[in-house]
Amino acid sequence: MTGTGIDGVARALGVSTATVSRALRGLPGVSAATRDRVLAAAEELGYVPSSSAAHLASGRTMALGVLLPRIDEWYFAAALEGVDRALRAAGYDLVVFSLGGSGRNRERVFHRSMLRKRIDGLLVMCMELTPEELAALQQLDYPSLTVGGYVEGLRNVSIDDSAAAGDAVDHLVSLGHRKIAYLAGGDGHGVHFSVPARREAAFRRSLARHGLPVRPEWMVFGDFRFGAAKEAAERLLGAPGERPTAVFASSDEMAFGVLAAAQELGVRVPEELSVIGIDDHDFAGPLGLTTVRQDPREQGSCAAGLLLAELRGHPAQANPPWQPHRLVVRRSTGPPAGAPGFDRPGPTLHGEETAARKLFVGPVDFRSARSTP
Amino acid sequence: MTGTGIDGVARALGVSTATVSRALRGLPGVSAATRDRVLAAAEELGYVPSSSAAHLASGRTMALGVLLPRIDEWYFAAALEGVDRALRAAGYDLVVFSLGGSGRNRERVFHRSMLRKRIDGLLVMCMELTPEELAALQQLDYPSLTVGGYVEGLRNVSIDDSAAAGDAVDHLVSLGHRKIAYLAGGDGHGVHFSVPARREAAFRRSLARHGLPVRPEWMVFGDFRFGAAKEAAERLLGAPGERPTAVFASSDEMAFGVLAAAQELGVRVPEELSVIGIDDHDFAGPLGLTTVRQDPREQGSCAAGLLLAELRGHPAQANPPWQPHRLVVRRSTGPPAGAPGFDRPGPTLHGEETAARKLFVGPVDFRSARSTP
DNA sequence: CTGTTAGCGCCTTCAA
DNA sequence: TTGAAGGCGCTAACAG
Repeated sequence: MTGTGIDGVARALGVSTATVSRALRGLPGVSAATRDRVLAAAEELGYVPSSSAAHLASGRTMALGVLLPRIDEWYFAAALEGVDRALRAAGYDLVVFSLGGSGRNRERVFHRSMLRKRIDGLLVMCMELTPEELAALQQLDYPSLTVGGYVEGLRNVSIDDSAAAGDAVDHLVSLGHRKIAYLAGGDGHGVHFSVPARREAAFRRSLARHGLPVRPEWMVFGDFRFGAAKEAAERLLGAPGERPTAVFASSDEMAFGVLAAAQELGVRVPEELSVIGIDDHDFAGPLGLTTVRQDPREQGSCAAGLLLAELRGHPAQANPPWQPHRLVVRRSTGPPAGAPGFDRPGPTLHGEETAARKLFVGPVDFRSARSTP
Repeated sequence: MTGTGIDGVARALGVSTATVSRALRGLPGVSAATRDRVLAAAEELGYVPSSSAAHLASGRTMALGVLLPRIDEWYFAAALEGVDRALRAAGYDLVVFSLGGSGRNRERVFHRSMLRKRIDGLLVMCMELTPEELAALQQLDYPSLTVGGYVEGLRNVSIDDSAAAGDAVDHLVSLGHRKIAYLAGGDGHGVHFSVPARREAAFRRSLARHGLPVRPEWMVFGDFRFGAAKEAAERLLGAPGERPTAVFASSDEMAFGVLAAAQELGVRVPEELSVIGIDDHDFAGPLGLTTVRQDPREQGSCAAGLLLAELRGHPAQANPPWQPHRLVVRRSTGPPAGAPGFDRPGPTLHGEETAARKLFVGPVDFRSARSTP
């Protein structure tokens, strides 16, 4: 019942602490009978091993760390959950180092917390590191990996952001769009992401590939957030002069902002404006948003799995292949006004025509959404 | 540069490890000169103290744990960020124990991870505990606290859910509504929340207080999720027979689902249907959703602060007072069709009348939203 | 199969 | 103001 040390258990049974330790960890070299007695006694006495003592003696903390810009954002929270899933399964604990959405704590986190040898490995999430930080990290020399970002010198688990952005543009172009605006995400709080830059570059390349010009007035900034995106989209769509027929938002949350802005301004989706995002956020299916799907949970889980494998002594893999992404076509995209049915397969919508006028476009069972390879 | 122990630093300076330890932790009894030399040498040698060794010797881990149903949900992620903010400021680390949204890992988390003496205190977030779990927790006897939930025997940091739900109902009733539906959140994954029950009970009490009947067919379930809420609302609003004039969703995310469903069905908000939520989710302002605001970040931060204070030896406070909540009136609520302007102060909407027809009701600067005490 | 013996790296009395 | 020494609880060699 009361808290004991390993020696308490040993003494209660008249065996040595080594035997107790072995039995409890399932190591060979203990008779079945002894093992059972030990297990029973440990349970009985409410024995709880101390991770610190174990660490000191064995060199393993049985914990992994995750360094991220902040916790409360869709991608981060989901990826973190994915990491934890893998850790749970392996009996590891999760230590979280968040910068809290600002660059101010950055040095403290790096110099104080992370370096305190509490973890066996580190996952760096969606951040760029300064050379000093990278050096500090490598000096600690626990195995490390990037999730959803790119750090020179670290292996990386993420989707191919360039390809994903390219797929989105291709989809719009294949529908007949030639006037495409871009809603950029970014770094509102002094943390450096590498993702937004990749996606924007890919957008520019894709337009060029299709022989389309990049119009500076159609490159707007939404900071990966709903509110900011909505405001940016209102300015974009409300501006005098020509209006784009499609908006590519580099995250679903921002795409929702575009949908809201379009609604606000009476711009019909998808007739007058097609909208596409990236992520496949929980709201995307019910809202009928066309998007490029990625699975942050899976990515986190995968990254943690790789790290765990190395900790178990498996040789470090080379940079793992890209995580999968795929276009999920729903109802927020369609041919532009001038090109009815252009390149759009399948039957015309009948009763759903009305629904298609709406912002939240049509009742869609997103599990049945089609994907395009 | 290379990793050293405390004795490395001591030897390099020709002092004892005790002196180094004291200097590094800013304890009294070290001359300023010595302290400076120690700090410089430690920096120079890249000395990093081992949290495990420190724990073993001092009994303090300098880490706090958070136990929660899952990470990737609005409230949890935000509260976690709040906890981490407080911990960062105090130099503590954060260990996260997530159940991953299912009850299956529950025992493992309780018996394996949490009990490994990695933390100095525990925050239990939005969960009910079984008697055995509570016993296990109390046996470990680190100080613990509940955030956003209620556990018999633990102190609790949260809003007064009953009052919050009551305020929402009062708001609707004061606008003239008498046909009010309730969209319940709940427990879709085997984790027990206590919050949904409190809110629903308060809803029922509030209706009774106003002399209004509770209509079973207007009590629907949305599981705290957008998709589920939207579907439930579609059934509710699309059903033959009388329709409610207002829906109280027990979370903003579900309220968004109601807005989407109303949109889908051509039900105008707020003319034909008022919608109110709880939370003040990031999307609520831009969407014009009336809601009862709470601040999970602040709650997490506050809870962590209380725990830290106790760890510093301050006497344990009694159960802390409720965290604040407040009604934030935006555009998704208005008088019901039959009661134009009833009890609604302020000028009639002019040019915004059109906008008010929309799902996303009107351009609202949510920073200027009024609150009602 | 089991026990004995050293530490792991630090903190904390106690003595100087 | 500083140093010496013991021990936190466990694991990992090495004996038996």
